[in-house]
Amino acid sequence: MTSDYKPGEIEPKWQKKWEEDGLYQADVDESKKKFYALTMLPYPSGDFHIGHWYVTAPSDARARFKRMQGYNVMFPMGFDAFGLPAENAAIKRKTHPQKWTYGNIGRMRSQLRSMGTMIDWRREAVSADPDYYRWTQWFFIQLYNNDLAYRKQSPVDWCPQCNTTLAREQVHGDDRHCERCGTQVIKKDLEQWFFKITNYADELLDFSQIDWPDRVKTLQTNWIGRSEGADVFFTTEDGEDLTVFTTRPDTLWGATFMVLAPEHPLVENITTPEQKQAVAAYQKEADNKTEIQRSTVEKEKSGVFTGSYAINPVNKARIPIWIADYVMMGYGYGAIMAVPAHDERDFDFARQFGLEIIPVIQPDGEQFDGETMPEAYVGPGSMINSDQFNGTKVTEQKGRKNPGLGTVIDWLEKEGTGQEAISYKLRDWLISRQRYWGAPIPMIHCDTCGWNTVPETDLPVLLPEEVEWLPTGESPLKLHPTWKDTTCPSCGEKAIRETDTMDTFMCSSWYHLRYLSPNFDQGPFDQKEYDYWMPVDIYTGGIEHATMHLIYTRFFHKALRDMGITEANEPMTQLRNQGMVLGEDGEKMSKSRGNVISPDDLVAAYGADTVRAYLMFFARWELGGPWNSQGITGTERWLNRTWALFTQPTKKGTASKELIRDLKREVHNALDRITRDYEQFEFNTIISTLMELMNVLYEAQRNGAAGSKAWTEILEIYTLMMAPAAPHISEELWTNVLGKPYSIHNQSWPEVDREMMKKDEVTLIVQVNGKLRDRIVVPVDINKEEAEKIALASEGAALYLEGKEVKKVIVVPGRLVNIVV
RNA sequence: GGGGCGGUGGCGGAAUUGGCAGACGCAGGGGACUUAAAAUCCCCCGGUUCACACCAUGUGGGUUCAAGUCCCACCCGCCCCA
Repeated sequence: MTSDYKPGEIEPKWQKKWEEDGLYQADVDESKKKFYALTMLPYPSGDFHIGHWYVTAPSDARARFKRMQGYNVMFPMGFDAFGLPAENAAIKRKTHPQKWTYGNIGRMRSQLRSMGTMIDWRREAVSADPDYYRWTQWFFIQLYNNDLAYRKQSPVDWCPQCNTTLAREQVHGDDRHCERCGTQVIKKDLEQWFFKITNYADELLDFSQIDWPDRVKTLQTNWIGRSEGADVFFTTEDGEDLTVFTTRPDTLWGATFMVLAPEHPLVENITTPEQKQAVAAYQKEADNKTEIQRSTVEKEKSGVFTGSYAINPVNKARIPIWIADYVMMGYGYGAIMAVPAHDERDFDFARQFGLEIIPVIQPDGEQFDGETMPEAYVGPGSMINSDQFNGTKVTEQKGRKNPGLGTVIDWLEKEGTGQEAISYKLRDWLISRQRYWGAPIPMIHCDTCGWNTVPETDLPVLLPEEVEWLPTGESPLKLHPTWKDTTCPSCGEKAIRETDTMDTFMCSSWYHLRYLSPNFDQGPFDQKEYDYWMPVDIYTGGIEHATMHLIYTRFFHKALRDMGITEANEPMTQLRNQGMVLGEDGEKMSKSRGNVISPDDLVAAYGADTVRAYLMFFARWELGGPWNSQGITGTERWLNRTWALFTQPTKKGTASKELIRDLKREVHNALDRITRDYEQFEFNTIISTLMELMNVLYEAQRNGAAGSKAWTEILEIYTLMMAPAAPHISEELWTNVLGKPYSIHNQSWPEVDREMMKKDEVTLIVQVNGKLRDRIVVPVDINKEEAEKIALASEGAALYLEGKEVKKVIVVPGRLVNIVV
């Protein structure tokens, strides 16, 4: 039989058959080990782009590999369907976000099918379906009832022209203007809903139960930003309490001024009449800056004196209180004690405004002078200018373990002027969005009863479909004439619904649980499915979610555990991140740059197997890199050659025993490598190993290896090895060319035969002073003495040994001999 | 601003973790087949050199019999978050 390789014919054929046969349906089966392979669900913002393929295709290949290893593998897919882009598209195209979103989902489903994935479509979940967000709302209620959801004032970006709140991505430029009208955005305080993720800060720092990349663990650790130190109780001259957090209580004697965040509530009270104007002007200026702009270390410091003074509790020093935008309200208490001698930013500030600098830590052999120090000293040393603590050693250790800090904290606690404290950068999760296209927050407000949850029997709180799309940016839920009117579940009087919707990260915090039983209506998931499938065994997706989604979902899972809804401490035991596919110009792909690669075009031109294999081959998966459209011809040729090798008529050859033995060794070596590479997510070398083996097979065929029984066995193993990467061609070759029973995807992964891998002979490397001088083929089990003898006698080495004294000979068994002269 | 990742031929990348640097592929060169082209097949392909050989893994040091790999300092590029 001979014909050309026609992926356009075989791929749809097998996709259809696999789906009809339910080949990849994964059901609870206690007799088999389970494997839950999860890939981050896509946002349906349009068509599937090459980046989606880059995470999905190799993840699918690995899930298939695990399946062949005998695991009961679940590989589900769904869509993160709520969110702002749909709302923007709705305004722009004068359509409904639902229509736009579900249209995109329909196209993306067929694209995923064209890839030949082993997705079990019965398990699909779409976060914008009422059956889904019913349970998102249910989770909100559980969090609220367990005191993990609360309401407080928080600033939002507000466009005074459009009279609406803006999402972060709608604020543009350094001057922070509204994307719609260009007006400068201001901050406005609104009552909003929060989740108490900070309750879990310490537990989230513990990664001991999960195999996640160090990068992600570091990013999360820094995001949580745990600092050990002390709260110190200052007072103003007028007797107002003013507590600050500091990581350096040992430097309290060097505090020469205080700085409050411009928005600190105390500022109004303490500002003296003559400073009022300057302070108000400064506050307004600070309002227009982002936190990044404010926290930049190198920029010129700005600030204004309030006119008031504070009393340092340790030495009763009277120190001026300033406001400056480098102090943020959200961190600590929004107030700091400034120790210019030992803090970089305080130092810059003091120099700029001529404030006093008193060194209180000094390393041996140094003599600091506040007038002349060129920069802040942040290293270890001994305390000076600090009354009874002079001479106490301060190391670089954090927290109480540092002898200097420990001693001072003990004393503060005894005096009642301070106490040990831990501060976090992590803030509670703001989940309110003043938007339409999200899950409505299931809360009702009544003037007499206050806030009440929507009764569970009334869930889901459906989004009204008839809404007006005014290009104001204001939420149509607010503008809807009747939707928000309801009755109080507690007293039955007239009440108002919450018109905010939930952050979409709330929807994606639990989608892996909805996949377990997407049609279950007695709860968010079926306990039987949970007990079998959870936790997720491998989670793949982009590094950009390291601190948002991946922290939220861990928090969410721990909160569910504490509410008795789930058991596990962590939702996903293993995480791996892929890199990014860049355009051919090395830039990020974007429509405006015109460097976008369409996977559909590639599939039409080369077939899905070639595209899948090339995505695995062209770069290191965790790094990604620029696309090269010429390179794909390499994988195309590989599959063509594979097809030809299997289908071209060959004469039965007369192969030597050695040739067959060598071939078997090559096959088992490749199998060993590919098995290891799949385990380690090294997809590029899986394909290169298969290519290498293909070249070996061609050469062996020329040398007469074809036609024998051993040859057929070798082809079978080869086909099995390429099945996860190129599922369609493998199925065709297995079923219709080799005539083996359908389906290759129900076969077991071949066993590595270590005996087969063994060699009789190896090439011994002979070096003189580390330089290669000869290669000699020797028996594999040659002993040290023998190897040394052969090396010393070798022709190549002889030239360099003449007249030299051999000082030392190093023998690495089976590898090399290095002669030192 | 903070954090992270990386730097190996013209290009993407290998190198079983300290032991033959450049596997596999792209591009390029040569040849076979063909009226011709495409496809396919075979050979060559880091630099200097006729060659022997020497030099080469961002730069400079160090450790070692042996360094792309380990240590120190520096330079450059990219990415992420806010």
